[in-house]
Amino acid sequence: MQKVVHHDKATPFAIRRLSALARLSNEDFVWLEEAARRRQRILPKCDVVEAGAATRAALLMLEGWAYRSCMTPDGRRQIIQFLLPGDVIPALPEGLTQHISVTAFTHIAVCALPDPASLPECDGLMKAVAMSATLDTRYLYRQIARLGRLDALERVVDWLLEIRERQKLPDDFHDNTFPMPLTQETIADTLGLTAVHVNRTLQALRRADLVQIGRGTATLIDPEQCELLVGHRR
Amino acid sequence: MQKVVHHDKATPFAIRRLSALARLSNEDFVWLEEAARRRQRILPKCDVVEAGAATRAALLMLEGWAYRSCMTPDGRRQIIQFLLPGDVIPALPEGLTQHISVTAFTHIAVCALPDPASLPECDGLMKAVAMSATLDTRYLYRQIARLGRLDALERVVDWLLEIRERQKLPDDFHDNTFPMPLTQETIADTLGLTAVHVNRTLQALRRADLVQIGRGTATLIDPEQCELLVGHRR
DNA sequence: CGACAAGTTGATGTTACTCAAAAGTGGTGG
DNA sequence: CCACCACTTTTGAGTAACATCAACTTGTCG
Repeated sequence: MQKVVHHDKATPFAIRRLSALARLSNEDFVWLEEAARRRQRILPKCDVVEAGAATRAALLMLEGWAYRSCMTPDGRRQIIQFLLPGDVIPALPEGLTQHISVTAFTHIAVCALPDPASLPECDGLMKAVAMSATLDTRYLYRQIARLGRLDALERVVDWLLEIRERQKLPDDFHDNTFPMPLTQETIADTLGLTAVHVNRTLQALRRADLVQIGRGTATLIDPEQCELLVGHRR
Repeated sequence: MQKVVHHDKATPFAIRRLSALARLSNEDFVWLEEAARRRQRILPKCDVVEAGAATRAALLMLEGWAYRSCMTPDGRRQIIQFLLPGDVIPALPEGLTQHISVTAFTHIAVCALPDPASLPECDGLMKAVAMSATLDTRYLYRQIARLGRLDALERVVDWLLEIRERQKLPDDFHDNTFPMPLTQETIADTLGLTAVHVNRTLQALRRADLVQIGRGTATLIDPEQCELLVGHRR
């Protein structure tokens, strides 16, 4: 008889998030709990994946904030996406490595994911990883639309909505306050703006009683209004 | 004894492009040639994937130009990426469908790709499809960096370099003239600019003897100079 | 030839960038 | 506990890049 894995509040957030993407078997849970125990910690500002390096195994984000970014030769930085607990950092085949790196922003913890071929019994886990990849792609699309067609105010609001969504479990209560440990300069490099302009934009949102930001957390005071705001400039 | 598939100039460009991504077996080639014969044609401005629709099978682009795009509620359009011959349009799982669609720009031809489970003998093909997906992701990263951190001139140049690269086979001679059937408005919606500004930017590039654009083709007169230009604003 | 789409031009407006400096914040060691 | 440091946030003034609007020209195709 199989041991039933009771996955409650004690289960790491990252694992609960993964399990929302596909039906996980007990084997999957056992494997994940085990992986979580032998997790690898990485310090802020350290690279998880160095630019130009190939990586054999995919990684699962267990804790903290990391980001994928690239630099122009003259020093401009663009943050491509954030990697939050439950996100998968795909393996990179040899020969496709670019000048793009993944860096820890806070303290983070990751663990290697099994190779699909080597662990055929973890089918649910592989499904979840595949699901995570398509979800990831959707967020890349959204980031492109944000940078290409939204103005500064809309970009900040749309991005905050995404960050909130990505930190919520499907069965969570409607919580409008969520962790947001970034500096304004980091936000600027994400949204294709300058730190100064991000600052002024956040002030405008504060004055409009839409958003509260500070000391590591953000609050969407009026999420419905925020959603309406995005894409309705005219 | 297996029939040896001689893949020469007569082989469709899309198939040669796929075969550059992974070593394809004769079974793979046979399957692809067969698929190319029962290809599906789609007219310009028609949707390949409608917004909000799930698709069971991945599609392979065989001919023409298509694009993935989304609209803001007030009518701004952002083109997320172009889909060229040899590109794979991944299947979309139920429940993850967003307001994002794939539309034919020119006449295009596509064919459905086999489900990995149903065609275990086409291993090389599946590898190529996976490779195509990671390559695709790199181009999404590049598009994000382009929109977030490059100015109008750099965006146009960097984008032209990408479009040239994606239409070249690895073993092609260095050819600086390539098909580019888009209108300036379409380019604008890709690069997050207005059609007017794209027009002026193209003129600047023409005046600088860097780029020639017209009647469905583009020419990079000085590709080395173009590469140097991107990311060196300071 | 005529109609419609695409490309071009000029004038004006607005958003966001740049530069520079001040004020606030948190952490460290004496 | 305070002084100091580095980093972050905030503020102001001037500027550059790109958008907007509107007209005009060119090209394309039936």
